[in-house]
Amino acid sequence: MNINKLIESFSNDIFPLSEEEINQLKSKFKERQIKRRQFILQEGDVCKHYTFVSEGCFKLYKIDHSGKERNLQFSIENEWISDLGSLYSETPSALYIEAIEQSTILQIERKDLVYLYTHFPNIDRNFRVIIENSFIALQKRMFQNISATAEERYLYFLKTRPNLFNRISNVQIASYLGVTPEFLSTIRKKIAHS
Amino acid sequence: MNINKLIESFSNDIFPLSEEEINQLKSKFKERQIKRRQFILQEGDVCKHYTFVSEGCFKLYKIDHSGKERNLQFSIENEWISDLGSLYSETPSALYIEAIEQSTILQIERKDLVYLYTHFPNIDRNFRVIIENSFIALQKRMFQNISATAEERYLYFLKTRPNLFNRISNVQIASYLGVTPEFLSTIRKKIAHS
DNA sequence: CGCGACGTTGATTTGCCTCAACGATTGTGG
DNA sequence: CCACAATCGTTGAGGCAAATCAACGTCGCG
Repeated sequence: MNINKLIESFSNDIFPLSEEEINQLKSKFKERQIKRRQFILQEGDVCKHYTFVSEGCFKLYKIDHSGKERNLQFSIENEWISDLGSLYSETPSALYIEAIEQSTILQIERKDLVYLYTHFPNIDRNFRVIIENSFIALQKRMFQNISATAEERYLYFLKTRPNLFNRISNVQIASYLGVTPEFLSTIRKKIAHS
Repeated sequence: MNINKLIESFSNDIFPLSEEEINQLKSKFKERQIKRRQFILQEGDVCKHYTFVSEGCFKLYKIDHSGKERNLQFSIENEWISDLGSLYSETPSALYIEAIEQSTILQIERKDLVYLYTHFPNIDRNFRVIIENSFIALQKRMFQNISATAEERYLYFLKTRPNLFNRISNVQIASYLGVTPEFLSTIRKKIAHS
């Protein structure tokens, strides 16, 4: 069962879940199959779910003023993806979430999530830990972006996401790093020759 | 009392605090006066506190490989500042937190914070909301960094932190934007003449 | 099979950095 | 309280990092 992956990813040693909490999670999360190139969120729509990726890979991106996709995040199996701002404020999102591969996800609706937050402190706590870790990782990436060259950012990406670079195209990686695909190509050439 | 600012910043409409929770917060947070240029965290030290700024202004930065300070965050009154990674994992920090102005802060120690998380779900929840909002803001800033020019990033900074640009030097702002002070100067000149 | 996305290369342009210099402001110790 | 040092904001010359634009062969997919 895919839900077990979610339970396992929650059950760090610090805040183990009770039987009751596990059953609640099982009853509130719905499984969906998502095809490659299918969207689970599009600009203008309100984000309705918090999504756990049990199989596959997604990108979260925004269209910039020149019409180009800019990847803010990739999420693979056992990772989460959502537009938190849109989800909580129930306002239209500016983001897209699109499957890069055939994927299996588990989704919880806003109202069920709020119910779990309110009645099951351990679940709330586990979501706090998840977002804290996401914040820490994003802050490190931000440091790279204000201090490092594109080449250093690419090497940092390879190091921190070792299971990702061989699954997605260089076009996607370039968009994530904030460089053009052409320049990423010259970076890769330079690294290979050294 | 400065602690009331903290209580107020917690008491959003969604998860109001009980009397008991307010008293717990009052008993666990300690007030400190911090002089301009004084550090409350230095590289190599373990971050011991979660800090609420009730008066003043701090910068959180890291030294890059060329020896330059790179500002990751500013926090002014009613905002939080900490190195979450170091605080929770109890490992040495790579960051500095330094007062830009004479400041008053309220600090809670790790063990007291964990105690509050465990026994007072509403407090845990409020910290979840704080970090979620920080994550959302950081993700927006990241979008700017991978898609916009330095001039656009500067205008975005002026818009999103309107109370900040007239309190801190352009050197600090340049470090936050990821440009040199010289280039920020040419940006400012260009904006003024248009 | 044919079309579109991909990865790559090269020529040119541009955004931003480096280094050096300057007056104005701030701060600090004597 | 003054003198000196340090930091700040700015300007300019020159250089490098990365973007733009154009082109081309390859591959996967419909």
